[in-house]
Amino acid sequence: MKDIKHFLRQNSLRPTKQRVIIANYLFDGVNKHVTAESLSNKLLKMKAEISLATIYNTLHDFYEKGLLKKLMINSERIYFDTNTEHHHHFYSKKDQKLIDINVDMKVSGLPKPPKNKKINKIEVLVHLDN
Amino acid sequence: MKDIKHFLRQNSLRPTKQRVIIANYLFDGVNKHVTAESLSNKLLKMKAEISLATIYNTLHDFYEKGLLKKLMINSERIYFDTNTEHHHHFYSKKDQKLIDINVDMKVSGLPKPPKNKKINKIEVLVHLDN
DNA sequence: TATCAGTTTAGAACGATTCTAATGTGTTGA
DNA sequence: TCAACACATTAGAATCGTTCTAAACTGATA
Repeated sequence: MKDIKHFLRQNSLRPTKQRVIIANYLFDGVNKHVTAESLSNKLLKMKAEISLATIYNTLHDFYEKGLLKKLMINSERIYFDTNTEHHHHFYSKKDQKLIDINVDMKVSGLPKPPKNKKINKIEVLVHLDN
Repeated sequence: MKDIKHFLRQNSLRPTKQRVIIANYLFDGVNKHVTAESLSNKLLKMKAEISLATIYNTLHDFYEKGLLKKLMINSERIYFDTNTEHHHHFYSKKDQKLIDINVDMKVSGLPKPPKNKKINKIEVLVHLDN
């Protein structure tokens, strides 16, 4: 992710100071799972004070452009994933932590979807014990 | 589910008027997915006015006793499932509707869990298109 | 049937998220 | 280059699902 400004423009996003900082962090080549809160904390540590409203706006803007995936893991907060490829997750409830599963998995024995419905995607969540 | 009072007592739950009404509805033999709100609406239609706080309390009490399962489907609300067996779901975002998958499915190609972690259970969520 | 622990309730509080409306800033084109 | 404007950012208010509080109520028990 070399030229972040160019990258944002390519995605019809005006490269504002805040978006550049956030994009630089999110798309540094290491996949991440963030919440608005965790991102805000990380940015504060990086001495970048960006309002929560902007963080929410930016995460949603990036999501709208397909740069982030939304994860529905628990009902307490929204997780965003910088890995937008189809993949699965380990989830440790105790640690409140998600780990990508990047290998191909197959689900067999799937029943037919209900009438007039098509399968969009299959999500596997592997719950960890400890 | 014949004698609800007895059933509640068996689960160390005092059979109050409200719990009896809610249990009668939830455990009528037809598996259901409810949220606090949907349950409240349903009860109002049945002319049973039970406060939201009690509905939340009761769902959690039933959950604590293992009579309900919590589902992590989306981050907007908590779904409770009267089917406490291990099973999977179809989910239609458009209809905000869940459908049980009661057949056995196999997931192959699963990687090893991270160090010191054990797999607890595998949950498959099949997203529907329309 | 009096007692009391457990339950219900209205309404306040909470926490994550969204909205509002005032201020600020990239971009454009003259 | 810079004026003008559409788009962004912001603090703080509002919202929404859920939980808490504390007062009133009610099953169970002795």
